[in-house]
Amino acid sequence: MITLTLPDGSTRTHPEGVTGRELAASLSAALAREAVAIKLNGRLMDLDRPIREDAAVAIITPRDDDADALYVIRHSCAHVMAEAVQRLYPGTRLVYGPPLLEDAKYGFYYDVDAPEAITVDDLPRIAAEMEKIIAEDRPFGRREMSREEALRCLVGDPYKTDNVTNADGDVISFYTQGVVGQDFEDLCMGPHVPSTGWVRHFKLQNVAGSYWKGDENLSRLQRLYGNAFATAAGLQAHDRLMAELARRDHRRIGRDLDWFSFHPEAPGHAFWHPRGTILYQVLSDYIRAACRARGYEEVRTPTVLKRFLWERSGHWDNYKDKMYHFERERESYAVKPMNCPGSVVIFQAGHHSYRDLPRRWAELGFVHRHESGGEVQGLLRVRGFTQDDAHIYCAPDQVEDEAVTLIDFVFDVYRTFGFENVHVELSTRPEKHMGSAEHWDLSERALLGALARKKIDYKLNPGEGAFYGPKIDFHLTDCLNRRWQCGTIQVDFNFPEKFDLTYADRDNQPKRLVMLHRTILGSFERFLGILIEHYAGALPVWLMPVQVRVASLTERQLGAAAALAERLSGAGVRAEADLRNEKVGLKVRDAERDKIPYLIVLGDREVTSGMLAVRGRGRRDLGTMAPEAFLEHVRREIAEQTLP
RNA sequence: GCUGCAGUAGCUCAGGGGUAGAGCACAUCCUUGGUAAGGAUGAGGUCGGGGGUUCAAUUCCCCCCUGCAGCUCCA
Repeated sequence: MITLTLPDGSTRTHPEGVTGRELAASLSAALAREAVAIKLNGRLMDLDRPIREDAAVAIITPRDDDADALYVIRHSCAHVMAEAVQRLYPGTRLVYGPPLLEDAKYGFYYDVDAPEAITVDDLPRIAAEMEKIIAEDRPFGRREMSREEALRCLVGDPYKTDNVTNADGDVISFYTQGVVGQDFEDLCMGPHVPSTGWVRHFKLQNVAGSYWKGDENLSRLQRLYGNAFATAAGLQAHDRLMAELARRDHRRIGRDLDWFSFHPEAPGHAFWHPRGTILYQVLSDYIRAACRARGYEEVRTPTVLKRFLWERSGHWDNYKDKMYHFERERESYAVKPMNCPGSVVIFQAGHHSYRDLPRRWAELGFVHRHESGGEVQGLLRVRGFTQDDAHIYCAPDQVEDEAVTLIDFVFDVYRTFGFENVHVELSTRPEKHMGSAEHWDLSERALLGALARKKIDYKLNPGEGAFYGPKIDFHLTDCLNRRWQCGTIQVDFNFPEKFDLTYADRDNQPKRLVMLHRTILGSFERFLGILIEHYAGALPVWLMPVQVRVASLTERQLGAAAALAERLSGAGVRAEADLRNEKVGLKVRDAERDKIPYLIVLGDREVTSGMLAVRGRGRRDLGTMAPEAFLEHVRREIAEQTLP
């Protein structure tokens, strides 16, 4: 007899060899009906596999909030899709088909080597074939053999042979959908749902290219993406999420609201339209003021600098293929991909006393990086962008305090924009690093100390630091729970060494200083892209390019509407007038489309009474108010950076 | 950079070997209106660029550019 411990802590005694299915049946008929797999001591297993020893057991049922259930269902769905593909495209070799749990969009994929091209137009056919397989409701069966046997079975299949060679353990398993030797079978460690009928709520989503083992020198494969859920509601929720992603796409919003555009004349660069430029401007005003309030000075360094600087900084060796560079009158130049070398040139040009440290030099520098073609994506990955960069020159014993201050700064900024949920990662000394162990210890201790003092939970990435020093990265979480890396604090003693940066200490001896590189927003472009998606274009009032629109009701109010817009503009509110010869319904609709925070409709009534009829973004009728009261309200929202 | 797919009016898209169409947007006129689309008329396109096949190419083929989805990268 063996003792099985259930998730609620209770125990059951069963004969050795009892299966998950039998265990479920002993608990309740409903559970037996519902069960798709079990988790045995933390490992997912098929329902039919015998349990041979005392263990903690959980019965997995189809629930969309259970990652284990989704894992099994999606994995099984990938197998069903594989069978459908092989039926429709005979000769297709299967390569690798894992479930995905982290991805917002896709739930699984299967890389296949098919004799012909499969396009998205073929997905409905494949899905229809899958429906047949699901209707046949054939059982998933597990077959185990030794590695040698498995290799014999897979002769002629380079992909699966490779998978077997790399597989852990000595037992290799195959899963059949139906009868062994007759129906579809795939090498797989499992587990799977009891039968193909358990895969119901799925969707095939996309086809894309991929490579065997991600290596472009190896075979080109086709990757078929799909998703599957435990319930119809789960699938529906996913459809809604997909629609939401499309609705929030910053590229579409940027075009619709006339904020920015992209053109072949400068691929990978945003062209900021007048309204979008206001966003850029407001953001720089904000970050400048925030830096000034925290003891920063601002510097500006050249865009084009001579090559020898980049050679000295190490960028020429490590970053050359992403740099724009050229010759001019037999001199070599490069366009800056980073601001640090320029900052260092300024620092080097003077003598520095310990009394002056730390020096915090911010630079809103525009940098160019030639990201390769396939990597460029809207504002989120561009080739030219403004960094809210800063370099802090400090004594080694000041690093921790500076890091503490910076952490506060970062959280403050994110909170201002409505991002409360920030994920922090600390990356430490990589295998290939430079600088002394002493330096590394000091820097890592400083960052760790700062995180501890701020009581911040973080993820540790051992060995993931930059070669010149450890770093803290800040990822903010948007309304769809997506994480975006924005801020970073990097300790650097490489630059101070290379450029011989020193300060005169109390004893009048030159001492080596430490440099911190930091960004908070990261890049203006990227940060604005994230903001736009987070708010679906309906940004907080203080950021909106147009904050108030005044709509005339009839021709009689043309003058009054224009005058009101003027008055608001004069009072520091970004306002415009909608004087078109159109009905209010249309003007309201357009104001909503343009995400205008406040729409004021001026009719005879308002002109006569001197009051304003105010409508807030999103069906909010704010009633009538006096112009002074409205102005006061909007100006307070702007000043206080109120969130919607 | 690699793979696949795409590029037709400002936007979203239809079409198809015989030099082009819709809706929205835009302009003008009618309407003078009360909180998510009033009506009419009109203007707008070397069908991404270059080459090839053809009597004829926007349509078929090749190359390039750009975009999208992935892969890979992400000091």
